[in-house]
Amino acid sequence: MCNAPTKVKEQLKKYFCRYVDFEDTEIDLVYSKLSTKTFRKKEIILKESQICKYNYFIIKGVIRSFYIDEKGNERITQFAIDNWWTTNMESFIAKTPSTQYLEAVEDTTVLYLSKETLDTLYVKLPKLERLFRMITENMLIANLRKSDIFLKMKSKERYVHFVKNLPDFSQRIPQYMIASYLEITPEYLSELRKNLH
Amino acid sequence: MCNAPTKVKEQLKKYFCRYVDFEDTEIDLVYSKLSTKTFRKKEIILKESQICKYNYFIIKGVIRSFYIDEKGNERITQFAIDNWWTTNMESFIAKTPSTQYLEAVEDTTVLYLSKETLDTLYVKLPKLERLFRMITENMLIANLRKSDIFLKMKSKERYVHFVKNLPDFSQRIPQYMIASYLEITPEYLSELRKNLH
DNA sequence: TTCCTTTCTTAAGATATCTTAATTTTTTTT
DNA sequence: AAAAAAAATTAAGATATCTTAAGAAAGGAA
Repeated sequence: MCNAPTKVKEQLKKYFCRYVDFEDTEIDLVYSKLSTKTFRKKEIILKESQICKYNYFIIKGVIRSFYIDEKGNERITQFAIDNWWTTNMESFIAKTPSTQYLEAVEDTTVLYLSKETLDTLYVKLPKLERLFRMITENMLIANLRKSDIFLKMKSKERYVHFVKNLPDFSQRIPQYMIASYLEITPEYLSELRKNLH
Repeated sequence: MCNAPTKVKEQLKKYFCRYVDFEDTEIDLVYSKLSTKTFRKKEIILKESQICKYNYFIIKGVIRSFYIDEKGNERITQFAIDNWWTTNMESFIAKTPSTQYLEAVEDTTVLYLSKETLDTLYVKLPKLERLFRMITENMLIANLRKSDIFLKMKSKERYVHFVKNLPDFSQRIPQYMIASYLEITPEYLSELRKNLH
């Protein structure tokens, strides 16, 4: 079977070791505290106004974050795929109601854990605190880059940049969702694509 | 004297203890690795294309981050005041050339330290790793909120929101800099302010 | 106080992007 | 394979925000 525990654990270890060296026994400890779940395509993982209890590590699949604006349109703020963590950060950290939804874009298998579990693991395994300090730094940098792109590029450039730099995303995600993420109406994106070649 | 070492150390301790409990001896250790410097108003702290070697903790003052766009206009991306850390995160973490400037908006006193010093301290004092894990989480959340504001609000609302929610900033920073930060031309902001009351 | 620089305001014309609504194409379900 | 649903395209008119250019006000230096 494709997602047998051992293979998943290997995937997790490989990901962790990109940042900090972990022993098998340490991975075992972390893994023992993680739960697994598979969401079907279009399944809602978190609803607006709920508290986001978990941080999700994607084994395979795509998860989007979005909110619904005053006109009833979905506005996508984030995509996450294999080997990314996703959650509603503010809700997860501060235990406040989320203003956004989390939804599986395709069938998606995740490992997940609660803030309490994570805090307990930090104490047992200080290395993990270093790992998450580094992961959080990288998330922050990714976010600053995203803001930078919106600051510097017009719609068309943003789209070209997205397709070029994130082929893993642009091939798995429908165009109207990419439009939403890039803050372009699907109609206008369609217009832009027409005179692209 | 107003910024005598003891008083500065007290300020630092108070700030650290908002997140994690620190003993005086631990603060002493951290403080012994920090340098102090005062920048004059309009003094450049970091130039574009330089590597940002330090993370700066502001004791008193205002520092702005900005880049210069293709038309030669300054575009402000961040303000930091008393009790904030500021740096060019990407440059500081990855040791890549900064695409932005750091500049004192008013006379500004800072404590600062290098990545190497910080990494050494993390090993000696695991609590500090926790502190920075939490500070980084909060920076990330602040950034997500900022993106949210740009996503949800038109220029006028952004301005009203800024003035209302960040009075400490809006009273110390000239209007054309606020306009730049809010991604509004100073002319248009002036227009918006006219029909505000 | 006076001069010089910095900051703020006014107004007219330009433009990137949106809105609405209808049609076509693609994908999913029966 | 047909029917239904979802996604993508087209086009015309609308609008928030920018650009340019000039002048007024405010603040700092001499």
